[in-house]
Amino acid sequence: MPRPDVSAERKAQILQAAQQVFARQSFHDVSMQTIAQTAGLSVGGVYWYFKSKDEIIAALLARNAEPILDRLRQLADSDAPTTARLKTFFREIIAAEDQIAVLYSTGIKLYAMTGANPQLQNSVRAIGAAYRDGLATLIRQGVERGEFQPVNASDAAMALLGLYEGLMLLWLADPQAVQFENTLQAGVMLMLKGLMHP
Amino acid sequence: MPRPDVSAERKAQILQAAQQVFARQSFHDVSMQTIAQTAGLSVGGVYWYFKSKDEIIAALLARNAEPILDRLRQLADSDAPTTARLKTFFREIIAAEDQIAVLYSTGIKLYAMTGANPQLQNSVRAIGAAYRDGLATLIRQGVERGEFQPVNASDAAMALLGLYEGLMLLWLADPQAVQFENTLQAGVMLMLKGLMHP
Amino acid sequence: MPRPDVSAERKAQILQAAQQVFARQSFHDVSMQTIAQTAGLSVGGVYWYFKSKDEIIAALLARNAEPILDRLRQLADSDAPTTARLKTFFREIIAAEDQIAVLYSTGIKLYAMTGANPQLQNSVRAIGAAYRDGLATLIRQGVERGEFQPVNASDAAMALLGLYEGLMLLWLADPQAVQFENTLQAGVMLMLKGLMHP
Amino acid sequence: MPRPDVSAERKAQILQAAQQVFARQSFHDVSMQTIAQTAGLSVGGVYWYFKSKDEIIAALLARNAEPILDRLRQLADSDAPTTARLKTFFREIIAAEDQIAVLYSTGIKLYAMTGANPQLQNSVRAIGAAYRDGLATLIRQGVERGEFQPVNASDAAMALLGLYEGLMLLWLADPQAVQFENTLQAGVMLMLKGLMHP
DNA sequence: TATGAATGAGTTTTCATTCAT
DNA sequence: CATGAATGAAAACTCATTCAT
Repeated sequence: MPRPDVSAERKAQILQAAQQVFARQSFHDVSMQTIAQTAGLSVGGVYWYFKSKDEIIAALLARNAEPILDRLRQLADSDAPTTARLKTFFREIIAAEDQIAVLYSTGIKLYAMTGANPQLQNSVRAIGAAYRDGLATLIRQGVERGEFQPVNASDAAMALLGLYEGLMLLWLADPQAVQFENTLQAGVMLMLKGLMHP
Repeated sequence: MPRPDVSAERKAQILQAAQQVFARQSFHDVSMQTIAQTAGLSVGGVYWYFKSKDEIIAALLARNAEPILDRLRQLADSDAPTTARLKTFFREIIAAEDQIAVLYSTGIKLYAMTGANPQLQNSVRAIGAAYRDGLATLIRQGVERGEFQPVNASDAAMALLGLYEGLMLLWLADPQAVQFENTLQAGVMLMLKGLMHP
Repeated sequence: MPRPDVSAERKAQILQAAQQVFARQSFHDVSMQTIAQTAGLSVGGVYWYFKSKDEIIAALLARNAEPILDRLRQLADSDAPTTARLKTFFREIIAAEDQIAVLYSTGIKLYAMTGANPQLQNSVRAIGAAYRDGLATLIRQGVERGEFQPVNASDAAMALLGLYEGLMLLWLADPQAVQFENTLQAGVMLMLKGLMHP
Repeated sequence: MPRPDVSAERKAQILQAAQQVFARQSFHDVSMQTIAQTAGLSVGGVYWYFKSKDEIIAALLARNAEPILDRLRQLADSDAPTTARLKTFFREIIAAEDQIAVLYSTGIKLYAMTGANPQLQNSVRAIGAAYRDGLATLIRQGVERGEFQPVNASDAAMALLGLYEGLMLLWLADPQAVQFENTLQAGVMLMLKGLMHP
């Protein structure tokens, strides 16, 4: 009689723990020891499910990007005005700030630290490209539907993405100085105004 | 007869070396050994001028911010149209991309890694605030001079700063996917359009 | 109804697998994991049949020595000239080189690694003694039958054994530099000439 | 004022310690910790002089081979009868048994364990080749001077070397069962008899 | 019988930092 | 001022072994 497969559960448990500790410390400052303890496992136990620290990080990255990419795909199928859809998207991100902040804390650290591991670099790049493409699709629709000026959708998408990432970065660096919601909303509004026909 | 003070020279020499190596590797992957060798000194020699690795990092950060902040202050004293001044500012940054990229490669890694060291955190925050204030001053002037809509200057400045930082981040993560110049210019143009009276 | 006893079969299966992997890697570099997988079992399964890694090694050692010792005993019962018998013995070993090489690859590593485990040490010693005694019996017969000079049979046997082990060692260390067949044959011939009456 | 260079001294000190502990335990059973403590240094101190455990082993190997190779070269320049020279060589080795045993304990383990590290493998092979060439030179001289039968010098040298290595191996595996001096002498005598004209 | 998840001690190696000279 | 030897505390990762199922 096969025991129930604990593998998925354990992996989730470990990623959950990793998320939690990576949120507060830099990658090099988090030891496998810590991750294991936080997950309620032994070091060897963690290695049973992930072959290396980097593999944990990569899994984390993928896990965090998933729901956001899903939402972008959903919005691409909507007929609502593009400005509204983009506003919605960023409003939702802002609303989920509490949940997302932690994710992005890790995510952004990753963007900035990919240097050494090429495999990780590829993951990061793939996810970055997916974000950009998702946004670009919306903007392209906006242009096609006559809502936006005929801009380069890819550049505009990258700019929006950059704005978001940059503000998240600044906010993480100094949470008290940056009011994430207001500023992101303000920045997105500026860009959308710039995109629309005068 | 006192020997000429080599202190300043040595410090610069060390920071120069640190810059060079930090540009290509994460902070934890760069050893004091490496910095010392690159600077043409011994490990102990480096410690004569900087009490710790973190102190080197902080000094680096300050050094890199200086010329940019100077330029912002200069521009604040100009009577030229604000749109032009901001365009100039970012055009200059883009033009100096080659020189600045390395600086920012380090700078951004710092933003993302401040976690543990409070002193370092303060440096990073102070510099971030200075950038924002510099940009906010220009925007406020733009509003006062009637060039811009009556936006919250601080938010807009932060958005511009975020755009810049975020694009730099994305570009560092994937230089081939991001055309820094085009995208930054496009993003800044969008925001400026959004700022101006229709 | 008792299931057929798979024990012997499983043990053979495990030893076979161990042989295979030990042939190419040092003992410390082979994990029980690897042995188990090669044998098509789980780790726990291997432990069902062998109490420890060392026990596997000891069993391997014994298994490899058996056929050679058998052949020596057979030859001791033969009336053929001793020179011929010894030549035959080594010729057979050389002929079976392909099959034996792997066995001895493991065997010799064992000789060199007995250090820590006394039980293992005893196995190794017992087998070494059996080889030497087998050869000594032949040589003693040669002396008694007047074929050889009145040498110390035990010393001569040990020398022959040493020659064999040493060449195997050298050959394993550098297969391209050592022509095992030629050299062993040449060496044995030299010794036999030295043994015989002028 | 430069301090006296302790580097050579320290390296010798470390190799000395390594020798001592490798003599009694297999390579994997000796930790850098142990080597360091035996040498009276910290772990980091050992790493200051040797980049890895393998590097220590390689250095050890070279150091141990040196004097023996020197002696072989010396003997090649002598006009004494070759039988005498070879007897002398092995007699000296036997006489220095106490000093050499430890060296060879390490040496032989190396022969048997080269598997993983190619660099180490090359060292081992080079030294093996040097031994064989040294002996072959002597034997070739013996043939040329008419003392020996026209044998293949390289094969005979390898056989002598194999005899020596093999006996050392057997002796290390079971010091009580093998009388190294007697047996090596007996074996060498047999081979020399076989080499000489009847 | 057999599985494979889990353990945790142990290994090599790195590195910021100190300090005698 | 400057050197570079030395320290020692970590870190990532491995692996023989156990045991509930």
